[in-house]
Amino acid sequence: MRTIDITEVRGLPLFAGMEQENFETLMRGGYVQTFPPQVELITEGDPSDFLHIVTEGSVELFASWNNRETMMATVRPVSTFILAATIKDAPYLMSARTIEKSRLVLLPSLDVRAAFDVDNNFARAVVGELAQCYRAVVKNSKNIKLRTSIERLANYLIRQQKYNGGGAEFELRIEKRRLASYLGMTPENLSRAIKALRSYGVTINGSHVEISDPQDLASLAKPSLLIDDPHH
Amino acid sequence: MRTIDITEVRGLPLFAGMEQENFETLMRGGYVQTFPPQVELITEGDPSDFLHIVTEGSVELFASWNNRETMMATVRPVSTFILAATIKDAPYLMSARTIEKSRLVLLPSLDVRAAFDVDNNFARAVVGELAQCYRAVVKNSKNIKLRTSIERLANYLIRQQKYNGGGAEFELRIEKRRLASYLGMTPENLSRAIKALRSYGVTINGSHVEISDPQDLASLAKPSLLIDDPHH
DNA sequence: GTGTTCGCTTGATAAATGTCAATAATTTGA
DNA sequence: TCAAATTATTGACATTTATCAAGCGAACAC
Repeated sequence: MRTIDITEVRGLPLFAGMEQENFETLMRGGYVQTFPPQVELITEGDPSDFLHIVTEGSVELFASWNNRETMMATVRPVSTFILAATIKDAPYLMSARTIEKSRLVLLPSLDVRAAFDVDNNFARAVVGELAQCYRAVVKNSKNIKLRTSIERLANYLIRQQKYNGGGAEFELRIEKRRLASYLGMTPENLSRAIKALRSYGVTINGSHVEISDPQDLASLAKPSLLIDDPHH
Repeated sequence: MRTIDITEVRGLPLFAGMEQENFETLMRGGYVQTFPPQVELITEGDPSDFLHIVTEGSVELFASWNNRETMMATVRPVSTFILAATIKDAPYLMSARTIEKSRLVLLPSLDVRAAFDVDNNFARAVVGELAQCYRAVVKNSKNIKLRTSIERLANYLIRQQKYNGGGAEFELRIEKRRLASYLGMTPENLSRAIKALRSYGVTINGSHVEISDPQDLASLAKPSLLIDDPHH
């Protein structure tokens, strides 16, 4: 394992408080791997053999049922995913695939659970991480149940604008068909929603977004800390 | 606090492994209260002052936005709710109200966090509980994003049937308007969905449900462990 | 470069779901 | 027990969202 990985991983809140010895033990059992785009890393229903950490690239989490598929989340560096399955030793609830060429650290679930058992700081960090994830999914659920697709798109754009520094222009960092799936609609419907937002001062050209009248957009979107703020 | 409460609470997986002394300290700070129906116990956005435990009755968790409201979950005895907010010392993401006359144990969040800091078994139990909650919300999200309203209803009935022992007849233990909100539809739409299920051998009369052909219903519902099994 | 593929957009149409209004059934409370 | 309030159902209709089909355009492979 290259040094840079350990540094990056060590910096994650999840691992920052671990005893050095436990951290090293945990890392010794893990390995780094680079995957091309569109590789299915894990499949829902499979036993959770590894805790995954994305250090480069991006990964999408998605779920399937009855020949339908929906995107649940995008994971960007540096973060872990499927921690809950690893800790509970339960099957994955979501599948994961690389969106682009990506580098991952894989830590055997057994080792993670062992570290969890011996290292109290790690156990506490896991709590923080799980609570965070839980709240993120609850927000997501509220977003989907309480808002129409146009409102979801409007709020997504406002969130992205903030994430990108708040300027009037920024780039969508996601394919539109994935965005549509994430927002719980079809690509066709997203196209139409984008057109509908023109009257609120939003111009989207390819992946380039321009928000000319944030107030106007916000009057439609009505963003809420309890849905849209990832840290709240 | 009456003894029965302590016994019930002590039996919860969350508290079962605690040091007796820590458990007693935690309980000393808490108190028991009985509420009439329709009392709003907590309001989303408020700071999380107490960890709540339902020991009798039932409580619904719901969320609001822009004058709309949706039911997120029903909490029945004996279980806790809003653990994540308590642990993270973050504002509630959901509101809670009693559905019927209910008895609750309220534990000050400060005390819970203190117990979490000193009792490693408790900290580990919190992990288990949070992971469970996280997975429950993920399943819920999949249910809503991947299924139509009729499919959600069909699967709900199958889950309830199993929960009630698997017999052909059982009672809905929830008002239909609440069920509609939980399933992400209007009461009118639920009424029509119920009628639509007649052709799959489902008869619902008031709160009485009869499933005459489980196979037929299952062929529509296509239940999945990864969405419908609470323990998977 | 050029052909092909894939993603995006648009229009037409269909299906799902929501809204409104009226009525029926049920529960609640005096 | 009865009146009032709430909940459930139904019909007519509107809106939202999905589906299908076609065409466009950028990215990619050879």
